[in-house]
Amino acid sequence: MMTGRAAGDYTAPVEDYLKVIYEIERRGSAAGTNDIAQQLSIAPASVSGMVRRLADQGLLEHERYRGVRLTESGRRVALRTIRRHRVIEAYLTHALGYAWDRVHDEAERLEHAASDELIDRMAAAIGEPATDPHGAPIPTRWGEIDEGPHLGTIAELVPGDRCRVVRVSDDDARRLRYLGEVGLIPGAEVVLVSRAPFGGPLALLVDGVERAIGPTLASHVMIETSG
Amino acid sequence: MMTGRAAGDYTAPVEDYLKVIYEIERRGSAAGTNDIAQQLSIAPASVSGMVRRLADQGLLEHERYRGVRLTESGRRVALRTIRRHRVIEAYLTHALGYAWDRVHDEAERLEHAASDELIDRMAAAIGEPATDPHGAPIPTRWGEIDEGPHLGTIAELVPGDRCRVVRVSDDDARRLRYLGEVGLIPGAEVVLVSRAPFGGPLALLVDGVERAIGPTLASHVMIETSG
DNA sequence: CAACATATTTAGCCGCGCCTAAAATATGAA
DNA sequence: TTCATATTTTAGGCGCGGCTAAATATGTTG
Repeated sequence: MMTGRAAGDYTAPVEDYLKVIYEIERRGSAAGTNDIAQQLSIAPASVSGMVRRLADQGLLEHERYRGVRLTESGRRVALRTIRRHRVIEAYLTHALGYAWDRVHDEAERLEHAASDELIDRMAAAIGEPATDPHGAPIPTRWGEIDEGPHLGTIAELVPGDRCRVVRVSDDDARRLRYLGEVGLIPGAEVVLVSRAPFGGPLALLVDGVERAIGPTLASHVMIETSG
Repeated sequence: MMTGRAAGDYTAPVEDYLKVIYEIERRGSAAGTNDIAQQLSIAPASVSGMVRRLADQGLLEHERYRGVRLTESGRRVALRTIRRHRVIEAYLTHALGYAWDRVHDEAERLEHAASDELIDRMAAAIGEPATDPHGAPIPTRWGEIDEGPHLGTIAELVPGDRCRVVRVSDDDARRLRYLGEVGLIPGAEVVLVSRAPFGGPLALLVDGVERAIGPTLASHVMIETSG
């Protein structure tokens, strides 16, 4: 019967810790107990205990009161989990007709249960995409990832700027849903028409269609400027 | 982040207990602590504790020292888990090219993580099959299952009998692999040519090809007699 | 009916991953 | 430099789902 996880695997909580630590490190900041706790929606005190276990397993290094850093081994596990997550997201949208705002939660559970073989078969079945539906790069099966250059967001444009949406934050289904409704999906062409003062709305042309969005939302849409 | 299980769900161990209890009951026998423990590869003492928790949750009834019986509620959960398992198995073979002896372990893990929506989409994508790759019936999304009449096995045939393979045991990958090699898959036409005495081999015609198998293997191939 | 074999349960334990409350440490401002 | 505040860790606890060893119930058999 064997209810275990995929071969050679870590527990789901362990994979989740490593994933969020990887993301925090990627943002530049050192991963502190508090950040980790917040990302995982658990109490900071709980993180201390787990961090110790992860350090014991050689997945990260921990300097008391100073934070945490992934080891090479921890990074590998994190990237494998991220690959699983993103391949699953891509597969669900391309092969099974999922809306892009419904894939995150499903992937969040499946990423801990899928074998490497399944992930590779899924990726092959949809043509080995380079990114997930939100534009996030998919690590290769060898743990390489092309994080690309640091991306700006629509919030940082000045009127007249033209750009292309590369990626959007995927951590809020309602936001994703709305972004989809206004056409702000990876690949969309955007021109900032004007920006109202005092945190007011931004007027955009999204693939030629006029739209107005708030600055917070705009900061979740990552772009590359296109001429 | 939320590493939980699918919405409104039970833990993976709980689903596994209910599944094996369902199967034991289906075989006719009352589900005793020992049977359950053996099916789950855990110590009998561990079963006692879990059985109490399951009874507290109203998933089964427990008569001390006498065994266990699923309640209607427990049966529903068991059948939903079995549906998940079998739909996943069918999907992996039909949509992703899995060999039929590799799907069981994968399904064993995914069945606890997949949402109802995913299962239904998978089933739809492959045309709502009635059985899994091993011939086991797939419960409907409403918890109905057609267990069909009690099936005989090749082991019970007498020379000259002709039959069709309906279903094979799926709990041993090596056995499955071998059954596939000799063509004993659901749908195959089989004639028992002769049977050696003292537990010796059975000579078969499998879709016209001569084969010899042992009686134990034969007892894992379920059939319906066809004229 | 007594004695034994077998099945089941209880008792007591452990690790995981979470919790709250309290103590320790670091940091920035007065 | 010292103190207030924020962060982190420790202490102690809990439920789950396993374990082993020991006790107890069942039922079979001489």
